[in-house]
Amino acid sequence: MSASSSTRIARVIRFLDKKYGKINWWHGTPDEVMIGAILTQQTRWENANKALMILKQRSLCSAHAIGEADSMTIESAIRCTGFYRIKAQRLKSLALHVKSVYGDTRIMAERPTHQLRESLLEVHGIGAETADSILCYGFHRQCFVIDAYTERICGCIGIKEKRQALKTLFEKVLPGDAAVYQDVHAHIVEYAKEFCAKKRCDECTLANLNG
DNA sequence: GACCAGGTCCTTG
DNA sequence: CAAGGACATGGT
Repeated sequence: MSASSSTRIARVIRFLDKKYGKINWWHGTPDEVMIGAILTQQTRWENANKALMILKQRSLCSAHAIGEADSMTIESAIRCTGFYRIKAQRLKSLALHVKSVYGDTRIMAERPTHQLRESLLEVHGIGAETADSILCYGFHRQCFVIDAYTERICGCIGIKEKRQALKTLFEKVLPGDAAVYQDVHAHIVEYAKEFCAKKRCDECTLANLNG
């Protein structure tokens, strides 16, 4: 007799919280998080972060600066993240969107979560995961991020649903606190990188968690 | 050299 | 709707 999906997820969350505790995983201004979220698509965070540093050094780490810079300049700064041409375009699209819809990034913070999410999804190159990362880590909203690792971890405990369904499940289980959303997702990624790397979960023991 | 990395978009069947 | 390919550098 196995427990419900919600119960199993709650157990994993508690287990990981005990294991890792509170961690300061991804912080930054909304501009930095938006840019970083695009740079880290299908890319290790270390490389995305390296590009983020270069952008900062060159005063290009803001939606406004990206909007002003030419594409070649952006491409050369973010080359180490891979997919640099398409990512430069995505950053440009984001900058244009911020400018034309909001005028300034600060105005975005005044919008309700759902509206902001729909708006971000209009940007060519921002999909569900990138939008949710921006909302969760950049704007501190109660918006849970489902990425490849989360999907993998859920598979380990026998929950094989689509990403939207997983997101709904987690948001039902989690309390109303954005900081908790951030920590839980961070815990999952850290655990998965350690025990479910290379698309394998050989050392993952999450399936055996009991009450 | 092979394989993978905190996705997204486009095209096919 | 599912599956496959493109995008590209860097680490193991």
